[in-house]
Amino acid sequence: MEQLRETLKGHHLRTTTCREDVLSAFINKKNALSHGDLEGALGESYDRVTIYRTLKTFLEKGIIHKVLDDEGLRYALCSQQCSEEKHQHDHIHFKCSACGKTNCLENLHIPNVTLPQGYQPASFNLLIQGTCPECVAE
Amino acid sequence: MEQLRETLKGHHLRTTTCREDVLSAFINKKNALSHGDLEGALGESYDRVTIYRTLKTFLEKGIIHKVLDDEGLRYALCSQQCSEEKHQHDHIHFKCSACGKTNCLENLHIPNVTLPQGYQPASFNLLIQGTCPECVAE
DNA sequence: AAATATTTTGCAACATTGTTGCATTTAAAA
DNA sequence: TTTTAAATGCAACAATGTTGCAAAATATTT
Ligand SMILES: [Mn+2]
Ligand SMILES: [Mn+2]
Ligand SMILES: [Zn+2]
Ligand SMILES: [Zn+2]
Repeated sequence: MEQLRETLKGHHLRTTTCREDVLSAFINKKNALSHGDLEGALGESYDRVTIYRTLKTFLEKGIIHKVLDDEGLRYALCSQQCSEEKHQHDHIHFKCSACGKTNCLENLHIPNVTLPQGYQPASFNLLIQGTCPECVAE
Repeated sequence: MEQLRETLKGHHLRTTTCREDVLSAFINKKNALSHGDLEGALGESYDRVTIYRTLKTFLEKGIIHKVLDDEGLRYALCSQQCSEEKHQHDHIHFKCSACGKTNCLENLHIPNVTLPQGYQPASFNLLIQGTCPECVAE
């Protein structure tokens, strides 16, 4: 509980119940969440718009990062100490076609690629789709 | 012109002017296109819904593939001989933050990654964002 | 070449997703 | 406690995507 305030303060954000609730949603569910997921999880507690703005703020402040998807954007916690300035990620995302969940594989990072002459890379996003261990087991 | 009919026939599709126009848009513009891009390019010629359905059909038949993006889904031609059955891609996509264009780097394929025990991969999507050669030059 | 069967299209209506302006409320600072 | 600045809710809107159905177009058969 106090941990949430710490995190928000650490990113120079005022503590509001919405921000606390959204943040704890990300912490509790371990998988990536869409705006709709949050709307579902938080019920009627907050206005849709407020959730959109909370996501936008969290993005800017380096609390969450975007997770690309072929069906719709999702978001996940930045594990590392991201900030407004440094906002770097190089881990892989895995989306299970069975359970639909997308997860950060934090300690699995994107292999280097040598781009043709002239291309100046800045950020990388790798999404692997398939079946996750839980769903393979069944 | 006749080439377009060939391609459509080859994927067991009836030739219609909308399909020809959408297909040639993909051929002419070399970069990935969104539904909105097509709507812009084709003007008032066709209904929005028809373009949506054309994209869906092209996807199913293996004429185009999805290109992940952090702002919205795009589509690009399948260079290989994709079909309704086999629809595989392993090339890299590059999005330029300067000109906004996203391109298939056809001959640059996604490096192998060894996933943790239990993960069963099926498809891969790598988007690299940065500056493209044209925009670097300026 | 015409008739038929089948697919595609346009339109309307709707659902979902995301954005903006502004008055009110809330949090932090004084 | 008062003041100041930021965050929220609401309304209205814009953009994006989906569905049902009648009309039009394509391909097939006669
Ligand atoms: Mn992640
Ligand atoms: Mn591609
Ligand atoms: Zn799963
Ligand atoms: Zn560029």
